[in-house]
Amino acid sequence: MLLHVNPSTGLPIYLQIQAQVKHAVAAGALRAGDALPSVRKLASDLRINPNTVARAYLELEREGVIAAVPGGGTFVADGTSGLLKAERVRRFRPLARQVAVEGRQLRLSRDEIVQFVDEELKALGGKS
Amino acid sequence: MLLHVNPSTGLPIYLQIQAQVKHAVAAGALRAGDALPSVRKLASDLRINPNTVARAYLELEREGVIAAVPGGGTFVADGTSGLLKAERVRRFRPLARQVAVEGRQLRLSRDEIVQFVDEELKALGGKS
DNA sequence: CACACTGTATTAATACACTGGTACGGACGG
DNA sequence: CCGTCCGTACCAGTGTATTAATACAGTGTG
Repeated sequence: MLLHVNPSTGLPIYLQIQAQVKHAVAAGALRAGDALPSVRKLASDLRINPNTVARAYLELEREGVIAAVPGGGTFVADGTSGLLKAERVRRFRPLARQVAVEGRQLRLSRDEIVQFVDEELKALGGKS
Repeated sequence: MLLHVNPSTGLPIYLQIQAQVKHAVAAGALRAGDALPSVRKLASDLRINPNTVARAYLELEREGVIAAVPGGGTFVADGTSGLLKAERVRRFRPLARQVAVEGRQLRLSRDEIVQFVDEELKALGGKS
């Protein structure tokens, strides 16, 4: 569980943490039940305030990616519970549309766009 | 050129305008050389400040989507000039990665994710 | 030149995002 | 129990995003 943060990137720190945790989970580097570094530990490692880490964890919990137990620790959630597939698809569509529009704006062909997305999917770990 | 804006959506107005123009261009509803509504006209139609429209146009111009001529008007740019393909691909990758990660987080299969993106691309107008 | 239109620059009011300091309540091993 | 770890809540400060009011500058027409 190696995280790094760049405060001068413009992107808020808590979003950087969020993105990296999400990526690690999606890639299988973190699996259901795995413990995340504690709020204080990670904050100390990154030289930032515990609240900033807590905020990142809070939003990840809202999205169902992780589960925090007060006094216990924070763990990767198992995706079993949660939303109906229809709802998940509904949440995904705007993002899919954005990729389509941006890709076309960059004058990429339909095939290229699809291919790039598929490459990133493969990079996450091919199956499922 | 029909635009609508919802001030209470949380998403900044200038971003809503940006997204809709981008979508219209990507979908071919607006073509290279077409005139956009003037800053004041659109602002008046939407009951917002001209500066807000100007800001949306400004960023669209930075991205090369449109071209503004002071005193003249604002027009859809022809994508001919501009960035090298390598650069365009470089800009696209982070977005492709984000779709991949989010899609997986929503427990969609690789095929489903690719398919949803392709559907949005088709909805924009199939060729190229 | 006057005029009516264009986009642009400057400045300001306001709200909210972001981060941090600090204190609180629960879990767990001595 | 007590100390130490956990996540959490509250509050303040700083900066920046968002929108707007206003004035400026270029273009084209009669």
